Amino acid sequence: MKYVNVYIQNNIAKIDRLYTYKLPENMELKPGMRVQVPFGKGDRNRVGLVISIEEEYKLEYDLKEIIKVLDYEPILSEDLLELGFWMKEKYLTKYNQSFSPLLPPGDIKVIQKIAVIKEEYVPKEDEVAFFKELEKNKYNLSFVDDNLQYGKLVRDLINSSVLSIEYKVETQISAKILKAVKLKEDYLSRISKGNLKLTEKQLKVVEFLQDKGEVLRSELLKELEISDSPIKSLETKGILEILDREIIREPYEEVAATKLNTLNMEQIKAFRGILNSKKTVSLLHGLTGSGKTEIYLKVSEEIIKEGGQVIVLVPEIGLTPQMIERFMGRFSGRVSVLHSKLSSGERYDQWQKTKNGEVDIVIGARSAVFAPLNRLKLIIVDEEHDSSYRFHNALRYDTVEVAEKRMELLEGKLLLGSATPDIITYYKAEKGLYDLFELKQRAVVGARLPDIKIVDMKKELIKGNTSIFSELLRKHMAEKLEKKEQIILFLNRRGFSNFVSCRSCGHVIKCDNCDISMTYHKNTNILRCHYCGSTKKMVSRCPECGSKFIKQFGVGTQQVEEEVKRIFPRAKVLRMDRDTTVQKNSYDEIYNKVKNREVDILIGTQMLAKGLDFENVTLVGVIAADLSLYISDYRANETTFELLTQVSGRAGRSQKGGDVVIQSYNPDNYSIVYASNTDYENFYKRELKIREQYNYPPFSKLINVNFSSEDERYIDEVASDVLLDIVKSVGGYKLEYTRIIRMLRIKNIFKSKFTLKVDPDYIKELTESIKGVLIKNKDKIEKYNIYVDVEFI
DNA sequence: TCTAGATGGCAT
DNA sequence: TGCCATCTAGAA
Repeated sequence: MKYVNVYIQNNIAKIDRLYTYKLPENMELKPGMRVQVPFGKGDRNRVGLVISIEEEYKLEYDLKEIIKVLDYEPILSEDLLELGFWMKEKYLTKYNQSFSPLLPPGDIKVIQKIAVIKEEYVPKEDEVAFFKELEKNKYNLSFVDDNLQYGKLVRDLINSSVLSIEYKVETQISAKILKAVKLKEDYLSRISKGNLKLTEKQLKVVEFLQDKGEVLRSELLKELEISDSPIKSLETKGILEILDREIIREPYEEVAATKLNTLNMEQIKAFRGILNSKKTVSLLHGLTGSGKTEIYLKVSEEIIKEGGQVIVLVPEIGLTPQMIERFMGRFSGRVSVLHSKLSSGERYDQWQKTKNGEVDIVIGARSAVFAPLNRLKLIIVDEEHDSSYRFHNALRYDTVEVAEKRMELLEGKLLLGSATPDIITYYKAEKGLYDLFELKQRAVVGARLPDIKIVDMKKELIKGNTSIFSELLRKHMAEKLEKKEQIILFLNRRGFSNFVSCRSCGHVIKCDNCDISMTYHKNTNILRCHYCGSTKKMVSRCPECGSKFIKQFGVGTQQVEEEVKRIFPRAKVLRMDRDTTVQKNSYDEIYNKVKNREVDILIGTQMLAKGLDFENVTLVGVIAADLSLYISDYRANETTFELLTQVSGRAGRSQKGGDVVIQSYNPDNYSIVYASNTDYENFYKRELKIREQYNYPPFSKLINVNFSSEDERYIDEVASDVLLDIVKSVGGYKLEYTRIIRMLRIKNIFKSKFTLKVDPDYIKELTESIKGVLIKNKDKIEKYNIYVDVEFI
């Protein structure tokens, strides 16, 4: 007798584990196949994924049997299964968190029971109603479940072999549904008959709809800058109706073939080096515009020639159209693009195509690292420093680490590319763990580096200029508008939090222990460090210079937009941020508008920093370079350097050259200065020293242990028990830890956390300890309904 | 999360 | 005693 361990997809912490079933003697099964199993008290049918098959079963438990095998071939290859286990161990996640991303898109647990009727069967008189119903439901038997009479009839029909049941596993393809708004046909008569008085806003809505007919609700809200309530009240008055509209997403179009570019000497050296490297990981460090993409293409070509397959990861697929175009052009017909705007159905098709070996290259965002390619030999991670690859709330793994592991398992190569590599990555390359290749020339002959100037905003304030634009930036803007050249204004609000800064001297209130800016909590009027939990009273005067112009900082893109419109009323302005690009194709629209010069000034956040190449953009203005300096994160300087470098790269993509104006209250900050000189090496050296001084990564590894619950009472008690146990269980190595920090309550969920800091060489041991301690405290955690998660940051 | 089965109140 | 609403533990 054999025993099968099965993973059943769900996101309920309480039942997140593997389940063991007996394997019937005559059943053939391999790990990675899906099976149908009885589950729960009612033995409901569920789909499970076979994780492993064992010869013995030791525990006393009355095991159930597997009902049916659903696949002929494993849908998950061995390396992916192993990767799943590896992630689970490394990141201490739930099964669901480490196995779900591996599975085909859609919901594997939905099983349809389809009736198959013997062809020649003629229904008896009392069965006619049932057969009609059956036809109406397209032979799907789900309607029988709540009808006792039919249940008996179905059993009888099965016994007399008239009816047999076919189980169909369907990936749940949920169409994208958005709300649309439309005037009711008789709205005019309703208004006149009911003698209704409409408010100003309601009137605006009616007029808009008279003009446009049917409009998406989100569009209406945005266009008229109103809230939902006028629409709601119009609906209750019976003047308009709100409808569900299905949005159909278009898959990626084919593009024209791109021609081969010849490589310069530097590129050839890197290309050969990467191919011949004996190490799993190569880091390609090259300026923006130094031709990294060309090397990606060449290396991919070689790998494919040898019968391999390639995955290309990009930070956000919608933002890198040029990269995709070039791959599609070069490897026409053999590329699958996992676009974030694909519908689930299209996504599923792409998955199938990949699994069937119909493509050589998969391009996609982070989750494409699990693409089911059978001959995978190369993974390319473009802009490897990008934070979307790294461990965070929604992503319980580090994409680069996973890619490295997968390439180790398959004996392939991982190629990391960036103009501003992650400090940790560069450190590893420097230590010789990765091979390093540098590109220092620009690939396009004649393209000049932009002229970058830093403006001290404190001096502007002394001069009496309280506007958000410095004189220099305003002057440049006027010039470029005159010349009909285009301008990008950038506001790096990434990770924006409420830090407190002095407008006179630029001083920012930082934590005494952590060198990290403190967060202002408005309701309690205190400053708190989100790293160690220590607090300070909010100040009314700057502790540095005594000025009373000290307050929490915050400028929004909307504010910038208003100011631009005020100063340059005739300029055509477009704003691009999360709010304006949620709509389908809105990114492409903005892209095309800028490309066709329908826009003079483009205002936006970090989305602008990535991959936008426009010849006619000759001025980039950074409104407040400081904003990203004070996010409560040890990476603040790194993030600032990255953003400034990337956004500066948007100016002067052609022979026209360009200007960059960086406004800052801290013009001497090293990340700003080095970014303005495009000097990665020196930035790296300086940053590394500081990291060493404060023992931040790469010299340590940080782990957050989070406790959340709807019930406030026991969280801190349990958290401190766990912390104490972890500290007790540590042997032979040094562990730093913070106190227990109470976080802001979000959606009525209370959350507390503590942070552990450990030598990276002992991360495995510490992970094991945490795992052990969590198992030890399991009863307590479950009793008080506390959810624990571990973040490796 | 889902639901079989236990529990207990209440009408008959 | 039967019936239903509500609660609760367990999922292999």
